[in-house]
Amino acid sequence: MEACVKQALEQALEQALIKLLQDHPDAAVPPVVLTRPKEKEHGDYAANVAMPLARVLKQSPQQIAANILAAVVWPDAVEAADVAGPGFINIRLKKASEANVLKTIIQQAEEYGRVAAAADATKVNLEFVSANPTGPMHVGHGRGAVVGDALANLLAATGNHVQREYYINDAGAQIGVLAGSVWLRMRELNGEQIEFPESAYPGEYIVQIATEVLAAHDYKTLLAMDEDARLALIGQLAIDANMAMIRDDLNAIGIHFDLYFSEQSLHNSGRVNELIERLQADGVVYRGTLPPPKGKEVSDYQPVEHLLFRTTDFGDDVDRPLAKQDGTATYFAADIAYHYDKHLRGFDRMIDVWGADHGGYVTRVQAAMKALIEPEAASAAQPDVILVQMVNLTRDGVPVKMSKRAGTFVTLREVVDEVGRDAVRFNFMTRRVESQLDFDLEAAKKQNDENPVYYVQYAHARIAAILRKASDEGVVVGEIDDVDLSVLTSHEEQRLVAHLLAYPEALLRAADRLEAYRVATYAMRLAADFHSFYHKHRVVTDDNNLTVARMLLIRAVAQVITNALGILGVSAPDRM
RNA sequence: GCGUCUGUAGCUCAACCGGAUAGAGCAACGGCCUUCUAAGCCGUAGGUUGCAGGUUCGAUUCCUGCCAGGCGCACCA
Repeated sequence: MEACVKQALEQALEQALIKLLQDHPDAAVPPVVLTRPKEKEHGDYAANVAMPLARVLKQSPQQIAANILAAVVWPDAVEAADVAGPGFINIRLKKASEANVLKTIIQQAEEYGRVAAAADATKVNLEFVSANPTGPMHVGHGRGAVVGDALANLLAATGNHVQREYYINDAGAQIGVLAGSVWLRMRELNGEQIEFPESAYPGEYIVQIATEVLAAHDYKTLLAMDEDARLALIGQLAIDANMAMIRDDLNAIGIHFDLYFSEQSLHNSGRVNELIERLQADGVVYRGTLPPPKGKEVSDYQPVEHLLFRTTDFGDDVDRPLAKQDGTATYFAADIAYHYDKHLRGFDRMIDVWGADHGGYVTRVQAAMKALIEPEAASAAQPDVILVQMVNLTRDGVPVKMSKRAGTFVTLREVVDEVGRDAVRFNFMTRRVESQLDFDLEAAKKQNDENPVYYVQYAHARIAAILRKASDEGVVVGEIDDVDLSVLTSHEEQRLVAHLLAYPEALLRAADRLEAYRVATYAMRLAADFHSFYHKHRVVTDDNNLTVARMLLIRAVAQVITNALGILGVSAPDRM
C-alpha cells in the first residue's frame, strides 16, 4: 500500500541485503531503518545499513552501499538512489507518486493515516487518571488524563483495540477520612460547634457533599445509626458525589472511559483474599518484619510483623506487605488483584499511566505480575508503566502555591474553564512525559506564538478561509482524478507534500514508542510549512489549473491537521 | 544513603530506536499587511549539548563516575 512507502523501501533493502550476505553466513542481516534527511539534497529517505557492515565485510561502506544498490529491486515509487557521504544510501521518490498522496488524503479523509484494527488485533488495556475519589482533580491529574487519552486515540488509530479504564481507589483509610470529614461538616451544618482536626479534608466541596447528604437523608436517623454503618453510608455517598464531579471535569476536557473499575468491588467479591491465598499456596508469602525505611525520618516506626510478598525474588528491592497491622489488605494487594483481573479479561497488553510520585511502585507491581503469570504469557501481563512528571503551575512566571490547607489549591476544572480545553490539552502534549512541565496560566491564554495550539489551529482556519474565498469566486474543482498535480513544483509545495506523506509513519512511530506528544510536534511542523507556503504563494489565481491543484494541496493539509489534532483531542476550527 | 526522571541558545522545548552543518518558538535587533485571516511570514544574532572519562568509522543519543534539580523510599493511596 502506498500508505507506507517507507516500509516498502525497507523491505526492498532487506531483500537486497539477504541476497548480498549469502556469501557471508557469519554476518547477520542488520535491521534496515530509514530516516528522513534534514537536507533535501540527501533525498527523501536515507539508509545507513552499509556503515555497520563495513567492519564485518572488510569493505568500505561506500563499496558495500554500491553493491546493495546493484542488488536492490526498488518499488515503483523510487526515482533514483545513490551513495553519498560516508556511506549513506539516499533515495529519491518520483514526484508524481508523491503528489498522489493528496488524492489519497482527500479520498480517505479522516481515515488517512489510520490503520483499522483487525478482528484479531492487539487488545490494549489503558489505565489512566485514576485520581482518588476524595476530592477534585488537580492539574497534575489533568496532564496524566490528557496524555492517557491521546495515547488511547493514537493506539486505536494504529490498529489496536483499546479499552480506557479508570481505577477507582474507593477503599482504604482515605475513604474513612473522607466519610469522617463529611460527617463533621454535617454536624456543623446542623448547628454544632466543630473543631476540625488536621487530618480532615478541608475543601469547600466537602461542605457541598454534606449539604447534599443532609438533603437526601434524615439527620436524626443517621445520628442514631451505628458509627461504622453511618460512615460506610456517608462514605459511599461521598465517593459517588466525587466521582460525579470527576466525570464532569473529565467531560469538560473531552475524556471518556469505557470502564470505571472499583477497588472496593475486588474486596467485596473476595478476589483480593483469593489472590493472597493463591500467593500463599505458591509459597511466595511469609510472615516477617521489614527494616525501617532508609533516608527518611519515620518517628513512629515499630518493628512489626506483616504478611510479606517475596517480591525480591522477582526483581524488587525489598519484600512488600500484603496486609496491614489490623489484618486488612494493603492497597498493593488489591492492585495486584486488579492487574491480574485485567490479565484474566484477555488483554494482550496493559498500559498504566501514573504520576511520577508513583514511580517507586512500578517495580513491585511488575514483580508481582511476574510471580503470578507463567513466563510464556508474562509479556502480555507485564504492564508498561508511563510515568508522567509533575506540572509546575505559574501565573506570569510566578509559581502558584498549591496548598490544600491554605485554600490556594487550583483544580483542573478551574484551569480548563480559564484557558480553554484546546489550549490545556495541546500544552500538555507539547512535551515528553519525562520532562516536568511548566504551565503558565497567562501564557496559555495568550493567542500568539507563545501558544502553539493557536498556531496550528490558525493554519486550519486560514485554509478554511481560502476555500470559502475560492467558493465565493466560483472556482470548481471537478473530478479529483483529473487534477494535474505536476504544477506543484515549488519548494514550499513539495515540502508540504513530503510532510503529508510522512504522516502515517509519524503515527506508527509515535504509537510504537507510546509517545503521543510526537503527534503534536508533527502538527506544529506541518502548520509551519503551511504558513510559509501561504506567504509565498496564492491559492486562488487566474491560472485555473494551478488554483485547483493548490486547493487540493491545502485541503489535504487541513485534513491532516484535523486528523492529527483529533488524536490529541483538540478541535480544528474553520474560523478564528 | 538507595531508586528513578531531568540537565541542549538568555527563557520554554525539539532533534525521527548511534548518523551528514544540533533545530523551532519566546525574548533582542531589522524587514513584510490597497491582494485568500499579521493568532502570520522573512532575515540577523545567539551553542564546549551540566562536568570528566569510555565504547564507536561516527555520541545530544549508549556505558561509568561526578555535579545540580524534581519525584519516591514499611504498616497511605
